[in-house]
Amino acid sequence: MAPEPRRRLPPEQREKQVLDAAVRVFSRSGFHDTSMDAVAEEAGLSKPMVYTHGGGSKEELLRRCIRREADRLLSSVSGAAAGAPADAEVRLRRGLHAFFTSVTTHRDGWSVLYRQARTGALADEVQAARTRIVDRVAQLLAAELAVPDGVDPTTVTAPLAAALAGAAEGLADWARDADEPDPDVLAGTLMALLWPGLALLRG
Amino acid sequence: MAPEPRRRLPPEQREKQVLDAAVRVFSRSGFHDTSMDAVAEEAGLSKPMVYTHGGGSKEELLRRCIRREADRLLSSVSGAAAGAPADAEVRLRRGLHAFFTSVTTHRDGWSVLYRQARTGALADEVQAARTRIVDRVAQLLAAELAVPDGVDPTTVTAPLAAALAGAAEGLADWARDADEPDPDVLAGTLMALLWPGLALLRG
Amino acid sequence: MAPEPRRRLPPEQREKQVLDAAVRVFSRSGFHDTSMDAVAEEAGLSKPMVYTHGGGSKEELLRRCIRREADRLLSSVSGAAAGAPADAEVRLRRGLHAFFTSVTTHRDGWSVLYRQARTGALADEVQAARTRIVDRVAQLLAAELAVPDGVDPTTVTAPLAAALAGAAEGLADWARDADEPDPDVLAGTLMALLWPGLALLRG
Amino acid sequence: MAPEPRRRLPPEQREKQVLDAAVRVFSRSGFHDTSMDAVAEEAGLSKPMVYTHGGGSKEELLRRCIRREADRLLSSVSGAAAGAPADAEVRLRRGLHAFFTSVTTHRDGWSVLYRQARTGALADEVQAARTRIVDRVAQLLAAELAVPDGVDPTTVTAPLAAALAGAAEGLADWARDADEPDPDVLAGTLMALLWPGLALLRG
DNA sequence: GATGAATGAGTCTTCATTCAT
DNA sequence: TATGAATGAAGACTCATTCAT
Repeated sequence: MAPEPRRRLPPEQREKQVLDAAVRVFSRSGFHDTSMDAVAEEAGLSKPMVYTHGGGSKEELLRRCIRREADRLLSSVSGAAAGAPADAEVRLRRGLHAFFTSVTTHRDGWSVLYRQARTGALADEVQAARTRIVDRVAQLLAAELAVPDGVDPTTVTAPLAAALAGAAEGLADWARDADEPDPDVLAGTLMALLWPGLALLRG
Repeated sequence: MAPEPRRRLPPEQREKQVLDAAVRVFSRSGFHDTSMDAVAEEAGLSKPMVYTHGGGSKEELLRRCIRREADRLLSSVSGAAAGAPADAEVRLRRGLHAFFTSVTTHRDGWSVLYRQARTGALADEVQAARTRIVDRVAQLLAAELAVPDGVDPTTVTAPLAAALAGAAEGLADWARDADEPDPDVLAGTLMALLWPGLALLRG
Repeated sequence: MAPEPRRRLPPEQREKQVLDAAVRVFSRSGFHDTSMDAVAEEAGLSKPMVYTHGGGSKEELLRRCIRREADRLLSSVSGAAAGAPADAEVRLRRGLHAFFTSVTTHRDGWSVLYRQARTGALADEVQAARTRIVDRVAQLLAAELAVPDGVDPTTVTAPLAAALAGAAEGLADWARDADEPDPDVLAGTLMALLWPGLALLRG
Repeated sequence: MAPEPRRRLPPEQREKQVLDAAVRVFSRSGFHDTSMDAVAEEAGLSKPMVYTHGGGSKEELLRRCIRREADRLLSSVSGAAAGAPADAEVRLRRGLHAFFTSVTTHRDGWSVLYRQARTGALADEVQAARTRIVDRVAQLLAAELAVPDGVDPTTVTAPLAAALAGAAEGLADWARDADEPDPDVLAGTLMALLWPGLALLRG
């Protein structure tokens, strides 16, 4: 009798449908102010569907959102940095460019990663996602910086990477509220600020 | 265990008692995962006391916490930067030193300011607090940077300030999780990264 | 004990189930001394059901109770008065008879209408319900009374209707506490008291 | 040091001060929507004073208000009816006149008596107050009506008294909302409606 | 597989009431 | 005596989660 209003979809597409909706709503209202009803409505699905394809709980749903968006951002940055061989400056600039591009393009994903509370139950997941990115930056730096023999490069690069990533985040956040979505300009600004210092640190 | 269960206190002390407890609990669990019961228990008071001296609502309570911690941090940084006259490099270093000192000393205040969700009703307040700090940094930069005539210095300094503040936040966050609470080291690291670039930008 | 704890019912039945329970509890304890928990328990439902089917708030729930009971009473009286054509005395007697029948049969509904506080947020609703009934009586009177030309009949009938309705309420209230539920007797008493005066006023 | 701002008052005056304020506030907002703070503020006293001189609890405070206002109303009506000797009609008219005068003059007292919820804890007190008045009316009627020997006059007069009192209440309520505070008019209206019937019932 | 309907558990907030001064 | 300050207890309302269809 029912004209079969919504076709059955393969689970992967359903999961994407759910996660896409969840990212939109979470980025808009944050974890606690988002109700599962709102996610279901945004996805055009019923709530049990959201539970089935979203991990079974609201917390797990956000967890998956965070992981997916972190993956997206990380692979985008990594890909760019590791693209055609080039000198250090160019690679760093390319990485930043990719970062700002990604952040500007997927504003919702950015919000889910960087404007969520880093307290309580999901603090670890958010921290983990940010750490993965900072670690990746630290790796890139480690390859470039001159580190005296016998010193764990991490000791030197880790704080620098944290600062660099923070600078990028701060600038990205500023760009979101101001009206400067041009990745070229943003990457240029950050390079002008950071590269001289980094170049000196390379020895 | 408490020997004097009901002792009348001047309102200022009560408010401090309530805000101190609230900052501790909010920093631990975030806004939504914190119950007013938990705040009351942490303060060793009854819930009505928390309402009376905490602004009358949970939201207003967090608002006041944010303002107080932002004031504390801001005045600490401002005071240091504006201390004895000195050249630009020294002043920036002193400002950063004060920042890392404050952040390291008041870890809970830092969490309340920088690990809260920037979504929902209190996004404004958090953003405002952070903006006040970034703006202060921007002012300091504007006094130092060479800006071509006819150009609003803010246009140049605002993104730099955001990046600088972000770098400091990133480094502070790293310091919190790593075990490096020495403000000298942290300020030194950040200066080494940023000052060369800034010096060049001064022209 | 209940053999079918979760049975899906059509919304209309659920609403009736909720309103019936609410009328019982409100009539027993009044608005403020009634908790939504008590309504839920009386209905054999969970509290969210009461909210879903009861209008979303305690106030709206009582509002709906009042409206429903007023409708019931009003239609019962109107129907009787407007039944088969008859002279004025018979029609008034029939209206009173219907009133006392309804009031005696639905004691809870009567309490909700006539023993609620007429103060605060719901005063309007209670007054409105009573006014609808008094106005209906006034209409009946206006059709019978001789009113000098050029005089708004309401001026004459309104106070009489108020007095008449008040007399009926007072008698109904007495009948509720005494043990006289016979509508014939009650209507007869009231007719004996009022009709001679009304007949004279008809001119 | 304190200039002794409020003189110590004899307890009776304090009680009057408290009850006066309470009647005003209760009549305005009803029992449940009135806070003891509001009563204290209206009385210009501190809350413990209200408790000391108001009976020790909110419920007892309203109880006393009800009793006092009922006394006032009852003695006013009784006094008038029992004044100079006169025939039945005149005495009833005088009683009604006194009733409407009292009700018009002390609107707050009227509200406390007649617009409070007659449900829950204070139902008995309100009912008792109204019953005292109705009983007084019944007594007056019993002296006038012809009751067959061997019949308890109450059987006959009680319902009539209830109806009569109800009519008066209904008219008083109408007069409060309409703009007719003239006791002469109100008593006249009610006499025109009721006296013919009563006269017939006298046999 | 998909959903409308139902609920258990938990939170904010308010007030009548009472000490300690 | 008179009070500012403090609290215990209770109630409205919401939402993540899961059956029964």
